[in-house]
Amino acid sequence: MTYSTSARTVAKARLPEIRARLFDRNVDPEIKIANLLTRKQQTALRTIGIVLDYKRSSSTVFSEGEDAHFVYCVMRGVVRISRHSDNGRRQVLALMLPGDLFGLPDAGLYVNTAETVSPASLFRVPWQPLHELMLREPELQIRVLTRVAFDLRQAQRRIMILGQQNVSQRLVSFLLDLIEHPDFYDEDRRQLTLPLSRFDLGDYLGTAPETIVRTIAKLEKAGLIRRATPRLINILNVGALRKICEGGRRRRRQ
Amino acid sequence: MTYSTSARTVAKARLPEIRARLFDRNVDPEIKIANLLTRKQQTALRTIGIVLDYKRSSSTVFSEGEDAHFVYCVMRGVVRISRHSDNGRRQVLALMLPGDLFGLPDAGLYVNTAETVSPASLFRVPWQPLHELMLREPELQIRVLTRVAFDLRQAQRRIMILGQQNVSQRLVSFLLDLIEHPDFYDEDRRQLTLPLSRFDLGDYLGTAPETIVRTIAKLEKAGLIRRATPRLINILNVGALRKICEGGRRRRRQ
DNA sequence: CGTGTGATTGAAATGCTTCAATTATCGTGG
DNA sequence: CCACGATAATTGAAGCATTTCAATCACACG
Repeated sequence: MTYSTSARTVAKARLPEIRARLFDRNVDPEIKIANLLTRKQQTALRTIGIVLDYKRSSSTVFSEGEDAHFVYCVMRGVVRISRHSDNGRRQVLALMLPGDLFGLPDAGLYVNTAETVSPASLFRVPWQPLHELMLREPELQIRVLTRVAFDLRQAQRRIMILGQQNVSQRLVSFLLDLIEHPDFYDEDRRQLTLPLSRFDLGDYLGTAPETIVRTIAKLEKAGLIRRATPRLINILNVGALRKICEGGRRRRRQ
Repeated sequence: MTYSTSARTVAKARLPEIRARLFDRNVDPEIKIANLLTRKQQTALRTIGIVLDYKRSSSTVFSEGEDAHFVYCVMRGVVRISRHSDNGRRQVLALMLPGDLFGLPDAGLYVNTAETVSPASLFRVPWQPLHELMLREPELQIRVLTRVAFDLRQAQRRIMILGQQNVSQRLVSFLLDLIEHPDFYDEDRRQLTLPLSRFDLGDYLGTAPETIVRTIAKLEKAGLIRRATPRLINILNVGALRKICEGGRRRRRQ
């Protein structure tokens, strides 16, 4: 969400590129942490924020229900944002990658849980001073607003995927998203490094881990991918993968 | 998302109330349109905004891909926010009720489609002047930010529901949400007025309309509800309905 | 070289989708 | 006010997709 004047585009055709893709942080470079602040504000926040290093994966950054005192920014690694429903089941809501902001309080509390998925470095800013700075600096605030709007767009995309696609399509959507990101995809070798276990993947895509496994196996049998190791996937046919996402699980309405 | 100082609550227990429910606009009254602006700003915006009346349902307010010049606020009625995937299928992303704000531009374009679900009155504000006003008035901006954060919370709740619940649970979640809203629930008669057709309901809950019908029939056979007319539902056993949502569709992880 | 965790596979049961056909409801014009 | 047509809702039945429980395999780490 860029809060600029209207673009002169009629753009039913352009829409697909504009809609959020999982990792399209490049749409608006201002979104990135490096640019989250103007130069003068950067130094201000540098003094109140610190860098935290998480050496292990599965470290908890914060848990749902805790008092929210800090906002975090990913500098390195991957953070999993999840929430547990009343019966204890977990849903992975989003993955946070370098440049992403998370941990905004909701009525003073964290409503989600944040855990590292790999070793990670996070920039931690106390919320209170940041909040005051935002009130003084509309420019800063509008960038935070842009970030939240970006997250909303991502969340809406997840709703589309969960609401309309079957498990194969959801998985392939995820793989195609990953391919866009150099951290996970070695374009020369056409090799993808999955940042999530089968369990996490299941909780992210709203299905059982066994179904994830079977779906991967099915893609492999069809010759579209190949498992080097459980976490290393060779991409053999991107075009065919894209086609899978276009099929329909449900019939037309009306 | 209230951008106030931390609440002194440890609150694993309090969490469920804090998480967004579909229509809990009462959590923070400041969210409401009447309070979206301070008194001095209200008059300012009143002059640049106008009230639109949509007499018919299924009127299009705007479509995905169009240039976004206006932001809307629901004064009366229900508006359906939806998006079409590449293959043409529609997903209803959210329902907008009186007090809700929608139509924030994304890179100058609307990314979603907004249509009335009933006759409706909308307050329409041109985006450009509003944007300028926001830059001058951090207070106004933080209220818009709060709104977007609220929408994000709602969207995350939809992800939870679509990712973990089966169709019965999704439908019941929706019914229980509606019950909280006086516009749709006559508490004396224990009678619910559904604002959506079976098709819309299917597109909202990520399933086929036939499945919605069967699920309603199942609830009726179980004695939990009764269909007066297709759009009028008598609620016979709220407690049992709540229990349905707690069950599990998928087994535990790890 | 065990031991535990994550990954994989099998098989049965269930839930959901889909196509097709029928019935109900609602708005509109007679 | 009623009949009519269009639209929405409902039901049946067959075929898939997904879940679930259980058992086995692979691999990393001490």
